[in-house]
Amino acid sequence: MSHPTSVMVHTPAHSGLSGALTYESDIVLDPGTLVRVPLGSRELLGVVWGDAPPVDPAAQAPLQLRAIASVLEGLAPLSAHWRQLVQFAARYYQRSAGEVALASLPSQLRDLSAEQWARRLMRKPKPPLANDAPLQAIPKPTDEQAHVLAEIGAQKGPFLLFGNTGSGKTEVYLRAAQALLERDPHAQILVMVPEINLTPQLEERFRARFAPQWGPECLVAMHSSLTPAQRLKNWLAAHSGEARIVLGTRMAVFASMPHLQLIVVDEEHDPSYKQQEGARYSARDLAIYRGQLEGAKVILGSATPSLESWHHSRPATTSEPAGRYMRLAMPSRVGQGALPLVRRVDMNRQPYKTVFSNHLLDAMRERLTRGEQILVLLNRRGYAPVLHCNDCGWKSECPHCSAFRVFHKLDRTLRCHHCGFTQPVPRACPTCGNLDISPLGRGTEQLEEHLADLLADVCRPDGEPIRIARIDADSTRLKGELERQLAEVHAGAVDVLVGTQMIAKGHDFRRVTLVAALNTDGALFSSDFRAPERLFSLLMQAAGRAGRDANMQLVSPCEMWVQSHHPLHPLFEALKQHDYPAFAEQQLKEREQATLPPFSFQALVRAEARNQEAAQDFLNAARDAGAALADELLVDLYPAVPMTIQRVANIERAQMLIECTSRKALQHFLAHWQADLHAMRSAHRQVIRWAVDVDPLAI
DNA sequence: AGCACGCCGACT
DNA sequence: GTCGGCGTGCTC
Repeated sequence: MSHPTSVMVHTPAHSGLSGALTYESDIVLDPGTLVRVPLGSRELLGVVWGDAPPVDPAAQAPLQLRAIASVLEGLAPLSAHWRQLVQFAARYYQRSAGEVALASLPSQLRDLSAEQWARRLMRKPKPPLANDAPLQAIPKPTDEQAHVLAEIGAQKGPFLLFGNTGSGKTEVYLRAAQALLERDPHAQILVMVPEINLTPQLEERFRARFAPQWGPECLVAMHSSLTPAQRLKNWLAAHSGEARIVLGTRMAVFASMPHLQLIVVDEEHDPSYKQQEGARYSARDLAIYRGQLEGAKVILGSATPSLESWHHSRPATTSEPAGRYMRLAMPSRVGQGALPLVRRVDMNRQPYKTVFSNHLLDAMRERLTRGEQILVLLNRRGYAPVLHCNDCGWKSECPHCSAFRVFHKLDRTLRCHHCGFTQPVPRACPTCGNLDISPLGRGTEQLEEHLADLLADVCRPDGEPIRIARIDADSTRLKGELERQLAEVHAGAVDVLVGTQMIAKGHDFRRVTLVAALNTDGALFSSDFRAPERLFSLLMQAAGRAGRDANMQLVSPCEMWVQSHHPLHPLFEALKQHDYPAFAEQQLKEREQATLPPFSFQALVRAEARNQEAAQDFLNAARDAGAALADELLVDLYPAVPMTIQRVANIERAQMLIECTSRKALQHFLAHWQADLHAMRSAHRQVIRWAVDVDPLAI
C-alpha cells in the first residue's frame, strides 16, 4: 500500500510548482520528517509537510507520482511549531514555504548523500571535555534587575527591556536564562545578537556563566561564519535538545528547538535583524511571532529601541489602551561611571572647512597628555568620497554605477563602494589632462592622517608620542584583523581610535573618556525617514563607549562631542539629556502626522533591468494591474521611481512603494497581487529580476 | 531556481 | 566535425 505524501522542497514561489509536491511513500511518514525526493533529474532535500491534498477530480490525467527516494534516518521530525513558523514567514514575506524551510536548514543536510548521512550518524559523539571551567562569582542582582526579573517571571510579555549601555541588560538575560534552566531540565533558550563577530564578549559571558554547571556543550552558536560542518553539528545539538542555549544571528530564529521557552533579541533596533535578500524577513518580528506560537517568553533589549517596538510598548493612557509589549525600564548604570557630558559645537561659528574645532582639539590634547583614550567617529571610509578636477570639473564617477568612486590613498585606488570597480588613481584628469586633481570631502583615512598632523606634538604621560589607529571595513578586511586591532586598543597601545560605526558597537574600551562624532548632519534632513532614528542610536551607542570604568580617577567628566551646523536640532537636545523617550516622542509625533510606520505599513517592489524605462514600465504595469484591488482595500500604490542609487554594475533599478494603515489589508493585497506580478513577467522580458520587500527598512 | 533540450557560430 | 552560447519549457 502506498501513501500520497506532501513534501516541501526548495522551489520558487509561483512558478507552477510553488506549494508542496506530492510523492508516494510505502510507509506513513510523520510531518516534519526530512526526506530526499526526485525532482526532474535532481534529487533534493525535502520536508514532509502533512497530508497530501485530495486528488482533484476535475484533473483530466491524474498525476503520475514519483516515490520518495530516502528518509534521513535517526532524525526526529521537525515540530509542528517550526513548520508553522516557516509557513507564516513565507506567507508574510511573499515567498514559498519550501524556500524558507530549506534555506534555514544547514546546507550539509542538503548536500550529504544517503551514504554520507549514514556515515555521519555513525560518528561517535565525543565524550564531553572535563569540566575545568572555573566557577565564577555571580554578581548579586541590583534592585532594578531583581524587579525586572520578577516582572518577566510573572507576566506574559513580550517585554521591551529598555536600558542604557551599562545598565546590566546582559545580566538580566543571564538570570532569566538561568532561572529557566534550573526550573526545567529540558528548557531551551534562544539568544539573538545583531552580528556575532562584533559581540564576542556576549558569547564569552554566556559560556562563562553556564558552562561550569551545564557543561561546554550546553551552548552552541549559529551564524554565517561557521563552517558547514560546525553548522550541522550545532543545528543537530539544538534539534536534539542537547544544546540548552542557542546564541546566533538573525538566521537562528529558524533554529529547530523542541523545548524553546525563552527568546532574547539583544539590540533589537539593529537593522541587521532584517534579512536583505531572498525571503526578506525581520528576525525580531518573527521572534515575537515564534514566542507567541510556542508559548515562549520574548525579551527585546535595547538602549534605543526601534520606534516600532517603543510604540508597541506604550503604556495605557486615559484615552488609549496599552501597547502589546510590556516596557521594562532600567535607567541606572551599574559598576560604571556616569553617562558622558554631551558637548555641541556650532560649526556655523567655525572658519570654513574646519574639521576639528579648536575647542574639541584642546579637549583632546588635554586628555591625551593625561593618558586617556579618544574615539573619533566618522561614517565614511576611504580618504575622500570624490576626486575632482579643478579645471574641467571632472569627478570620479563610476562608469558602471550612478555613484562616485571613493579615493583610497593607501593603495592609491579609486574604488566604487557599490560594484567594487577599482582602478589606480589617475595622475592627471582623464578628460582634460590637468594635473591639478584634488580630493573633495573627508573619509576615515584622511582623518587619521589629519589627526596625526594636528596631534604631532602631543605626548602621553610616559613621554612617548601618541598613537593613532583606524578601524573600518578596509582596515579589518583580513580575517582576525578586527580582533587584533581591538586587542591593541584594549592593551592601551592606541590613544586615538578613528573609525566608522564599527567602533561604536559593543566594544568595551576601558580608558575612553572622550568620543567625538563628525559630519552627522546628513542624517538630520535625509530623505530616509529612519535616518534620525539610526543616528540617535549610533550616537547613544558611541556615547556609551566613554566612561565604562567607574574606578578610573577622572580629572574631568567623560565627554561626547558633536560638531554640527544644527546644534539646536531636537535630536541633539535629546542626546544631551540622554533622553531617548523624548527623542522617540518627538519622532513618533512626526511619523503619526505623516502616517509613516508604525502608523502605517509598507511594502516595496524593486525591479532591475538593463534600462530604467523597462524597470519602471514593469512596476507601473503592476500598479495598473493591482489598482482596483488596492482601491477596494484602501491600499496606496505609488508610482514607480528610480532607486536612490539608480544604477549599480550597469543595472538600472526602480522601486514602487505600497502603503496601507492596516497590516491585514496590506497582506491581503500582496497575497492576491503576487499572481499578477508573476503573470506580467512574460510581457516584460527586459526585467532581470524583481522582489517584494515587506516592512522595508530603507526606502 | 535548476537543468535538460535545442538550435546556431568559432575552434582542436 | 565538436564545444558552447543562452532561449524555452518542465519538474510531484
